[in-house]
Amino acid sequence: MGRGIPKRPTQADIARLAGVSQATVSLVLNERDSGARISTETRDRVLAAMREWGYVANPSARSLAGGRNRIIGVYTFEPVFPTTGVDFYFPFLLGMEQEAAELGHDLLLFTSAGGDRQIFRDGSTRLALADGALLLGRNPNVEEIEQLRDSGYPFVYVGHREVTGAPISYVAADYTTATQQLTQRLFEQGHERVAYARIGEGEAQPSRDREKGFRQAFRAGGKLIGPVWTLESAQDVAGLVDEIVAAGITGLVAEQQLLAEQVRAAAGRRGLSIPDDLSVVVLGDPTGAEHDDVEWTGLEVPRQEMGRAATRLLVRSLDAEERAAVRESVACTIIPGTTAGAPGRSR
Amino acid sequence: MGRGIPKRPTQADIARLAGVSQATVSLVLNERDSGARISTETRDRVLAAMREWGYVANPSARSLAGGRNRIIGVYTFEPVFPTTGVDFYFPFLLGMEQEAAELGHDLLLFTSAGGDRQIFRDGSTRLALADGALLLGRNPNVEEIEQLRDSGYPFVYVGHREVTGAPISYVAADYTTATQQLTQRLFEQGHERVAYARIGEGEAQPSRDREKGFRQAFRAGGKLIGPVWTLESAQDVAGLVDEIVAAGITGLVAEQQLLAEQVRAAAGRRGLSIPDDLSVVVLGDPTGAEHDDVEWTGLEVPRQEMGRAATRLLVRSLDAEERAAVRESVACTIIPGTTAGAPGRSR
DNA sequence: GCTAGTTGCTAATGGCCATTAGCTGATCTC
DNA sequence: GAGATCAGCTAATGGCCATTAGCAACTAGC
Repeated sequence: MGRGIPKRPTQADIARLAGVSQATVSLVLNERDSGARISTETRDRVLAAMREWGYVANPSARSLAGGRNRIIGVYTFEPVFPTTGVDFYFPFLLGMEQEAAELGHDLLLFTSAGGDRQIFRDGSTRLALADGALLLGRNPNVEEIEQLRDSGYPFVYVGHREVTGAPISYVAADYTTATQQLTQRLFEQGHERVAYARIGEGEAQPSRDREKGFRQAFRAGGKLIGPVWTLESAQDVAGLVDEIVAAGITGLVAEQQLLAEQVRAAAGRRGLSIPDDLSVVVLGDPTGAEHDDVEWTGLEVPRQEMGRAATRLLVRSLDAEERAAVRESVACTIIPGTTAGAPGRSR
Repeated sequence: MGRGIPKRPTQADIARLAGVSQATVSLVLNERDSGARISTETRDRVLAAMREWGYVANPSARSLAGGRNRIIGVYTFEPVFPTTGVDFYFPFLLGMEQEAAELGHDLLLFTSAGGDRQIFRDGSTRLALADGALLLGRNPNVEEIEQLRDSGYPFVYVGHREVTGAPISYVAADYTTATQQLTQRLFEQGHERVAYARIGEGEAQPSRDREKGFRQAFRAGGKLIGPVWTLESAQDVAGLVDEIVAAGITGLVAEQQLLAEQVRAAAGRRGLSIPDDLSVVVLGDPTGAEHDDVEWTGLEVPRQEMGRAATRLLVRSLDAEERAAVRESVACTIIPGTTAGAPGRSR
């Protein structure tokens, strides 16, 4: 390579070399049927010069000059790695990449936000380099989302998010339907007393969607609503199992796999087994789970498909020039699993 | 929202609002100690205007105006998905993202190349949008790499690649050392006749590196070199096992896990078991493997660390302004596994 | 009261491209 | 042979920013 940084040729350089004007080079480059015509000879001469000199359009200048960049930003509100784990985010990314590839876009991963993860810092956002962005994360900064929405920047949230004021676009997993189906299935298997349990506050939208499905199943079955327990932490599971036994619950809808695993352990210590004494369905949240070899009955979050759908939605809205919030929902797959069955001997 | 696309305020807008010049806005934005001084009052007035109007610097213009982009491109020579599998590709990406985040860079995934994966198509490469790129893939187009090198574009190959002409930068896994260690371990366990086998041509650099380590172990042990078999396809494994038996081989160094799996199956059909009758070590290539529950003795490709190292290398060379090819190698972890032991009853 | 130095700002330029209005010379029309 | 048409090109502009040279006003020195 040698000394210094070799200057990349510009359109002006190519123009000089081919004996034409810069404008002609640009016209040759962006072959459109926009009035201007270029003779075949000239075109060939320009193309030859471009090849010979390895001309490459400067994307910054290009985007500055008005055009799109065909870049989709991906922004996560949390560091991708240790907390939630690779397994959680990667399927989303995979779906995004697949769809982006099909639609001829590249993906810009905004990783540089660093620890505190702010879109707007020192009054500038790198997001603008992309034509639009896909937002991801369980605990988004709502104010930032609203600010972004008000800025007119096009984005799609991957996951169900509601904010105050004007609506935003998102692609959500249909937790409600899947939870309703799973709960209903418990009823069909003969369970009379079914409860819902989660760890954490339950204020997040996905959490509320799931609970909604739980309620719907009761309403559809003409039953009184079952108990909903919200635990502070995994420490409280022993108490939860006490409650379950005391209340004569035979079917448990567990929001997190972690919770289900803990319940299984605590139940085991009491001599209760799953699904013989207690049926458990898991609503797909893998946070903190140990992934033991149990095949939990439950739902699968269609992460890859969500990634694809969100990308599709975003690109469509970029093409549309008509910005309006759009929502889409993707069905969850039901996993039969082995942890739900007819109520057994415990009663 | 609403009709049309809201125009983002520019420095000129802010300048007008704050009653200063565009240059002043720029100076306030890029607070440096570059000669020019701005009074506190003016600065505050400008900052207030920026906040009020939600000013955001246009990254394209910014990068056009000379600076770096703080974007690292990631380019794979093969479609990421079906062939090599998620498991193969993702750890690299993970390492890249971690390191990029620490170094304050974003990652641009070039997915749009589409089916045939060419860097240079119609004389233009999108790579240029990034300050530099990380290249990835088992079967790169060597001509393209050379063209890229000659263009002066900074890149680092993830994996060991040698090309003709001037050298390129890369980060390689140290297959040679790991293979030598594994082979040596077979000797230490008492194996006298040890062979090497692979599926495919063996022309790729990683393949040659491994074979080199194999040879080194023999040289270090003062032994004659053992046989190296290169199979056309997995179909030929039955024949390979015949050869192994005929030659009295008790230790096999298998390049691909797929090969090891096939050998195990074929050996099983002959009543031979691993490691009782044949010790097998696997050199970490998971292509096409079924990932059965065997814990193969072998090496682990330090993919994540390679991603990190490559990113570090690239950023360093971007900062350096001194382009010179640099190579780095990352040690492989040895996996003890259960498929290698002292030679047993078969002899 | 004059000079030298300093502070605080601005005008101008360049970076590379896309787009448009318009110019030149050739061909065609009747 | 004058006017109309058209193919093929170019000059000019704008998009947004960073940087630099330099100007105006003010202060300090003596």
